[in-house]
Amino acid sequence: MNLVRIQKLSISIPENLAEILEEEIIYGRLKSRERLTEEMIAERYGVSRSPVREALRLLERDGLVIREARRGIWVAPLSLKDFDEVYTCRIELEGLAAKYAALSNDTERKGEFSGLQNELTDAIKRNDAKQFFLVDVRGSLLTYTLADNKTLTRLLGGLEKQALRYRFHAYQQNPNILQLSFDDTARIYDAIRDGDAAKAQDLTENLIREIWQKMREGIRGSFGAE
Amino acid sequence: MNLVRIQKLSISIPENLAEILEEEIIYGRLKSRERLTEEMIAERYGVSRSPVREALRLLERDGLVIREARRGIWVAPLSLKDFDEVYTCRIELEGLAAKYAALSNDTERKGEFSGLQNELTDAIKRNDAKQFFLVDVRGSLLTYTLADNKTLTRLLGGLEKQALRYRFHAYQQNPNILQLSFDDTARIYDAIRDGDAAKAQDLTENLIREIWQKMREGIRGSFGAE
DNA sequence: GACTCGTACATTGTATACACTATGGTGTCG
DNA sequence: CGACACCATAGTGTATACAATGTACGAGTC
Repeated sequence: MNLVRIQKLSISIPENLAEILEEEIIYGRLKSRERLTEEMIAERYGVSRSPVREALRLLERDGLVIREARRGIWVAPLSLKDFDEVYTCRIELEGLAAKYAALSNDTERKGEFSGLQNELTDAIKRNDAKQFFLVDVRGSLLTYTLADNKTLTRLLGGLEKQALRYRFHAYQQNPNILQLSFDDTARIYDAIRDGDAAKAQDLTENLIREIWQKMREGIRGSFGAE
Repeated sequence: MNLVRIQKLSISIPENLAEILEEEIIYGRLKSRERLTEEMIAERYGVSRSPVREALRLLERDGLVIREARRGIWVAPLSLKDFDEVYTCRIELEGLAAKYAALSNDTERKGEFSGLQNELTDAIKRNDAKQFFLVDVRGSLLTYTLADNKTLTRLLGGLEKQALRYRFHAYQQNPNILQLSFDDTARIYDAIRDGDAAKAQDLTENLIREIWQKMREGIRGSFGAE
């Protein structure tokens, strides 16, 4: 977890550092409201403050950290209200993505959903939550690619990560969420592959709304007061 | 347009610099696809490259500039496809904002729409496009405030600016667009004030869709091939 | 004459040093 | 004992210097 690793992943340190920190935040190793200092991060990953600052700007863009001018930076707090906000927006945008993905003619790439479904099944069997989420994210990326809408992809990118934090938390409380999410995801993939845009959109919106409600009580219990 | 002006506006140079550059891009003083070099901007505004880099990250977040690692930065190109993308997303998100704004109980702030409508009327009379857009943006901000959804506001913030570029361009081609936009805007404000959420949402979505189609031919003529 | 290789330059990427601001503790005075 | 002022310190904000990289141009070769 040092400079060498970062540089090997790709050319740009800020982007890679941001990815690493994203993971730390999503999977709870960096906790909600935890204070982050630039120097601490810089030292920890063996880089200077310059790329760290840029990485933090990227995290700020995606709502994963909160910055107060000249005061500091904190991991963005999780709250019931924020959860509702994220899911309110996600419903519409994921619906759009599914709709336009279904309209795509790229049957070859649509075929990739089959492999993803198998991987999801596998992850479920092994009860490997992180692997499940990773494959699920790849499914989302495939959907966005098919939708062929950079703007939509950009917006959803800034929602997915925050949503994943809640999903991972909910999973830790109640692993059954994974199973529910799995069934839904499989059905959405099918709809997109079938090319029925209206159905894909409707299904996606309803299924995300359903998960939202199912997760909500657990989230309220954990973060309702915050 | 130097350091002093920037510092007086507020404490943070990157944010202010980003705002200034945003305006330059929206109103076409910095043209589509124009190359931007950090040093040029730094020199022009009398600051060093550090805050310039951060400002450019902010612009990148909102889709106003495109960055290619180690190659450089360009003003994001306008194109028919991008225009469609922005408006596809805007319809849904602005609809959501209108819906939740209508649901707000803050009658006092809702009253502010009246003043804005007067200012819009005034701007139309004087044929002052820039003033119109500025007031219109304030109306959007008021809507977002009422909607009380930080996530939605964050997403819409990254759409509005790009949308404004197209709107300003369309206005320059055909000033009547302003009149159309005015009628629509006034009706939306009324709906929000009335508190009819479903109507506000529906109206907003349909009216934005209508403007979208009305603008589309002009945009195609200008950027269709790009 | 066209194509490839190499070198110089322009520009981004990163590190480091310095400046400024916010915060917490301590001391003094009312 | 409490409140206010002052100072020390930590951490962000900005400037500058240096490193790395991509591009353009020209020389050399086939």
